[in-house]
Amino acid sequence: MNIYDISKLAGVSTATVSRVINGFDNVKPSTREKVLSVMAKQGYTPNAFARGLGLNTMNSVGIMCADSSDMYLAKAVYYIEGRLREGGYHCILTCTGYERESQREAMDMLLSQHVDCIILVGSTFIDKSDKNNKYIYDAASTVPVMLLNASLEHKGIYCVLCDDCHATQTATLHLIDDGRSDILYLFNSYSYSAKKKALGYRSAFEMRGITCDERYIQFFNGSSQDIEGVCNFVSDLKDKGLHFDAVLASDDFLAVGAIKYAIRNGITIPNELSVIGYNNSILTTCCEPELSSVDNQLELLCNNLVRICIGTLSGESMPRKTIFGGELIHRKTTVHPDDSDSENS
Amino acid sequence: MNIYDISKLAGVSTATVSRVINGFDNVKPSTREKVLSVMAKQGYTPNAFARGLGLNTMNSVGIMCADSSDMYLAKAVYYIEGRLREGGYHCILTCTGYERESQREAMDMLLSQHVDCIILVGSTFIDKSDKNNKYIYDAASTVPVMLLNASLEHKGIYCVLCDDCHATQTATLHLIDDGRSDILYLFNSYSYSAKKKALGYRSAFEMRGITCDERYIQFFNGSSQDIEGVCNFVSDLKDKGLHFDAVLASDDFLAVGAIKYAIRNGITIPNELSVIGYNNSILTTCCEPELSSVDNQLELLCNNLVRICIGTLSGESMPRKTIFGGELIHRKTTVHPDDSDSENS
DNA sequence: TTGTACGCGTTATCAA
DNA sequence: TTGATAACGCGTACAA
Repeated sequence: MNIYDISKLAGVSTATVSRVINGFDNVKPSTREKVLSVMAKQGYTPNAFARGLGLNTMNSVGIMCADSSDMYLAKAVYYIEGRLREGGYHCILTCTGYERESQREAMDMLLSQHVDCIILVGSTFIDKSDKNNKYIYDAASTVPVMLLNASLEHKGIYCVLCDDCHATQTATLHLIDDGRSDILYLFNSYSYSAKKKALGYRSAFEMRGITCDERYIQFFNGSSQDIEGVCNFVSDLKDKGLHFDAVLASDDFLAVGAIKYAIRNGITIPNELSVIGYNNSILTTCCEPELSSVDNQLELLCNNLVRICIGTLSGESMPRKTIFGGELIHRKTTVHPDDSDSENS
Repeated sequence: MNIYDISKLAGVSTATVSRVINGFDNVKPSTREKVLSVMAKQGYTPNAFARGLGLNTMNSVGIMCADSSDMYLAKAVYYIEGRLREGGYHCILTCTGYERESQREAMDMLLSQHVDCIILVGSTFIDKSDKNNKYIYDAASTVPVMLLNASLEHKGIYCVLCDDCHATQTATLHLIDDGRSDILYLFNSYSYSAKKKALGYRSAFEMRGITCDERYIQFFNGSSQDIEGVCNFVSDLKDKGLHFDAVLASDDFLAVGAIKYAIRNGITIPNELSVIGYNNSILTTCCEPELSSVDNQLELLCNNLVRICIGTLSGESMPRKTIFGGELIHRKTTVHPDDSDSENS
């Protein structure tokens, strides 16, 4: 069943049917009714491919995400897809992994599908060596490219991010001002946002006139599924003579590993050890004591990213860079400034 | 840049260019080289819309998933997308939510996009009243429909699932045979697979000739993010006089809530309370003691689902129903049959 | 081995 | 207000 069939059955031309389909108002009401009733009776739907060919768009956007089973990225994808569909776009999802070559391939695939826009979820797509970002710049010359939690200054690239540096700084300052002198910083990635977090950690010490001891900045080289591994990693650091009375982590799973270490070694939280995670994920509430964590307002970021995306596709002028703040959520692994020290369970 | 431009630059016809593009072997090698070099020099890519219009396919499949931020569903989407892309298909993802109407809308959208196949991830799409499943049957008359962890017998519908009933039965039997007399069963959904799990729980009692006390089957009416809520829920049950020495849950987060309850009330695990979760998610390792859980082999399920999907699309005859078994993973919240009772930490 | 010409189902332009 | 028709870019009979 195509537009010709409908036009014949309705006794009009295909042009008129097309006008009815697309809601043009220069159609006599009685004609419109006739056409609509025929379409309804036949259960007719316009062919999306033909429409795509003519209009050179199928109202689709490509989402690139290294690993959609990562809790944080999965949430981002969920929010983005929802808002985009509300806006009349559908999403082609690609889980690219963390290797540049497969990321490139995924982008080529999306471009070959003629998506209207490409969204990069997370900062793993940005290379420290800028010439390796050419694949992104090239894409941006064809379609708008949206970056979530990453930053790249270039025509056609739009960034929406949380100020991870400042948020981490705030968290670190909280620990310092709570009297913690030895704050272990755990991280597991060298991505753009990971670097910003490390920067925030260091800057907090500067602000307080303290020299930052680099031995306290530790890279966990393992899977985000391996909490046991984190626990052992922290344990090893202790055994090697590193003393710490607080742990700040670039991801909740690292912080949970630190809590596990404390529990197993009879270290009381938060009195002897204070712990802060990042992302404010469900992991924060499945451990005891529950984990304080930095919330980087993912839903807000995603809503704005899609707003800017759709605005751009509609021809509106949109900001190239949009930055939101993060927020430290106090639970049971930190001493809240409003509480007295002894009141924490 | 289109096929006409390439044909002119290469001094051949569009038919020859098309033959080169599609790898036909009836092209003189020198001609092929010429065409390929022109295409490469121009960075030419065939227009996917035009191709789609002619061939009536763009090699895409639609994935419907109630909530891709749910850890379990997110993993499923991740595995499925990866395998499909390896097989030359790309995925249109729709996060439908749990309401039937929005699920219907999402399906209509996918069908209007002419996807080659639709994959329903999870059993929330199946209605208990079969006439409400007409939207699925209708879809299946147009394109193959794949069901993950659900079952529906109908032409064009292919199911891949874990035998949740048997897996739950095994877990329950383990608890019974470990001497647990009062096993609380927690669940939070009335979906197809949720019912199968409940069935498994009940059947275990029958197998041991014990009458199953319905008061021990409890529905948690809350979000899967609300572990605190689960903890309170379990606490309330206890306060109302329900005694239990084991908890079996239809999802890990429920089990983690039960562990939290035990920790807060000084109940020793697994001696005084044994706990088993479901899905073997990362939640199992972020609590102390670590949670025993049923692994329903999601990756295996997804791999097979995609294999059957691609086979079907290639015209091969594929099985309508494929069932795998689950496996109880012992960690620290159960007494492992191989250990002596006292050796558990 | 290669080329010609048409069909795929829309939308948009122009004329009536 | 409506209709005829050209484009969109590809694949593919069929002919050469």
